[in-house]
Amino acid sequence: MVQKLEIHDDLDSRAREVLREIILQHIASGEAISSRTLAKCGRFHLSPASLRNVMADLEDLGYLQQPHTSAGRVPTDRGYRFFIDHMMNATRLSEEERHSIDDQVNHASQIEEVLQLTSKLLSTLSDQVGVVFMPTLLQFTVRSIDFILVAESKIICVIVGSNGVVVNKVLETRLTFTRDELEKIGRYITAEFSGLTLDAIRRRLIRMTEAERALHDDMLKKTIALGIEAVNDVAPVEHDLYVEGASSIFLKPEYADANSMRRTFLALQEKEKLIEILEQFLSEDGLQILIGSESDFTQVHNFSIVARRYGNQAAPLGMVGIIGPMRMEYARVAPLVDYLGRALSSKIEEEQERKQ
Amino acid sequence: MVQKLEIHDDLDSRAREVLREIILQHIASGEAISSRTLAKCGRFHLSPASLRNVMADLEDLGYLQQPHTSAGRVPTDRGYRFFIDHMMNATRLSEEERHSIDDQVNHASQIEEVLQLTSKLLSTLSDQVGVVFMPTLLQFTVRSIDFILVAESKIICVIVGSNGVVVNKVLETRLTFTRDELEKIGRYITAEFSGLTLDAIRRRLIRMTEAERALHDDMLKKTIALGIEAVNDVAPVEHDLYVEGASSIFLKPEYADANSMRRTFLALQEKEKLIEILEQFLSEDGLQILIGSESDFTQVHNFSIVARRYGNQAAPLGMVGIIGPMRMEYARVAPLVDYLGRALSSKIEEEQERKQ
DNA sequence: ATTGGCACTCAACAAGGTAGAGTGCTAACC
DNA sequence: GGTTAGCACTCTACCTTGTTGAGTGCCAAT
Repeated sequence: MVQKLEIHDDLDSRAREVLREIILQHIASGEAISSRTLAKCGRFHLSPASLRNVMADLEDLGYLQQPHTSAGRVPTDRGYRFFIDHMMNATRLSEEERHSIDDQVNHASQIEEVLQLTSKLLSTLSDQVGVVFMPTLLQFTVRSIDFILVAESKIICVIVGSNGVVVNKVLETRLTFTRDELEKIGRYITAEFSGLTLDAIRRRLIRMTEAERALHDDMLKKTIALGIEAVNDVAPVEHDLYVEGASSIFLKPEYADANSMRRTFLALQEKEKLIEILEQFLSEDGLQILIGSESDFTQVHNFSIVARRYGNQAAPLGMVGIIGPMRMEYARVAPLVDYLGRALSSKIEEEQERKQ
Repeated sequence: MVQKLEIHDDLDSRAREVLREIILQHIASGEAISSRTLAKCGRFHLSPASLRNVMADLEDLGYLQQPHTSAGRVPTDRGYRFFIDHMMNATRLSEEERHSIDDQVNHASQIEEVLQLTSKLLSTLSDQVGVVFMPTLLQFTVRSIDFILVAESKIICVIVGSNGVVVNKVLETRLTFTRDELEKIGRYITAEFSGLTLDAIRRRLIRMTEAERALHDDMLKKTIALGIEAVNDVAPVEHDLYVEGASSIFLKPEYADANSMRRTFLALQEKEKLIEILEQFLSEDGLQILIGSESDFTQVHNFSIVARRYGNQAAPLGMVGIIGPMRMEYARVAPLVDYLGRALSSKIEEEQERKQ
């Protein structure tokens, strides 16, 4: 209610319409919008001069700005923010698009495939950069651990996480095992420790090492040793981040010159930074839109980020999103990110249920 | 001998020295080299005017060219080719560098890690784009196949290739198996089929399906069915290509303008094209250097590619290499690629021996 | 064979000038 | 009151022009 009042105070309905039209036209063309082009569009039965007055007001209020004196106006961060919060009517995805997405997502089977596909879909359907983020296995609980004998001292350890990710790691060990022993050890460890995080498993195993000194059970000793090796320093210490369609950046006029192209590209390479920003929103529900100066990252390069959590409420798994210039078709991108987030969530949930 | 004569015919020793100096200076500076700068370097006790005569000859023979009338000279593809074939003395890597490389390579354990590390080393040590190519598992023989039960109808299949690559694939099947059965099936299939390619295994299994109709052995039936599922359509249909350091391109003056930056970047994205070029040289031994117009790919973007096969003679595994502007420090890059190729080969061979 | 000298060419840069787009303001209009 | 035509003003983008400096090719002298 407070907000509504404020809006009413700031902008009468005409000013809002003008702001809206400027933003839409700017998103479509990338150019600064002048009073004349605005008048020509026909939605206002006003002369350029009158529109100039309105535009001057909008500029005073911080919704628009002029790149230079004799140029038209461009929306500010604040302008976009207002547009998104109060004036955007997101178009739903068409039936066709939804079907096409569902089809493709359902066709993939490995989690990694699904994640990559999602980032690709985000990118191609929006013509922007698509990102999908999946935190490291370290943050999830383990569903099972198994061991396969490859050679005398070479054992492959396969860990399946509660997020469905399958990780394998080659262990080299001085201990020798038969296939049967490994089979049993896998069963034992899975039965005993599934549902815990890797870290918790490691701590338990280490505690067991101490307790077991007294027992002198050789098999148990070997089991614990192998378990610790498996859990220790498991491969994906890094988070997984799929960034797709970086080249789309190079076709946008706002990044046409060599310098911003370089800077932009290098920024997208900095996965740690991106992850940091996406992680911020892991705890928040619903669609997140970050505009221009609202974040370090988006500020420097005039980016906007539209992102959403995936996974179910109880256990958020990661983030999906789109990165692009501030001037992007939010009305189209927002539902796209939302839908793909949901699709990914239900796909994963469905997988998990089937595994029960 | 024929070649030597030709050289002698074309270029006397002074001309060769001049060509060499021009190429070295151009590699270092990226600028066109004028007769004056050449005279100033002191290696020739000649005036600019005399050098101009030599340079004009070299231009007539196609080793040099002028970007425009009042500019210095730049080496042509042919100039570089001559330089590399007859005049380059490759500097060996320093003891330190060799140690550092060996250390890092030995530290990695998973094949994938090693490959990625190698491409990173190639890139950072040369300040160019590093690439490592590993053909799909389909081209190698299989060392072992194992199955792990995850849930009722969900089985993870782990395939280890003779190249050391470990692939896992989640199978969904209507058949039900106990862990023990899967254990046995894995042993059976590995014993029966290791040493064959995936394709050969598939064909044998299919032949068995037909033969087995008469037998009515339920277990064998299930084994074959599962085997076919495992082998069919295995995950990495694609080749693996690690491209590292693409951003280094953006710092080279030859790609400073927005257009060539865009084109260059997009070219590096086209992995299929790159793979096609690298595959061409899988059958050839020793260091390969491809300059400018010598290939479609390198022509368009003024690239050179320095590459080398890795793996042992009997079984080539893939290619390592560097991509950069024609103007690159071949004398340094060549031994680097060569050494990393060898390092990678012996690392993999060593792994394989240990696995016997 | 080598070299100094000289005319010539061309890219790169700077300066000046013009056109056009767009604004803000004011005064007139409804 | 809101609306609008008119006008002076501003600023960018672009074109033109001139200048500078680097570099060449050629010729005649050494």
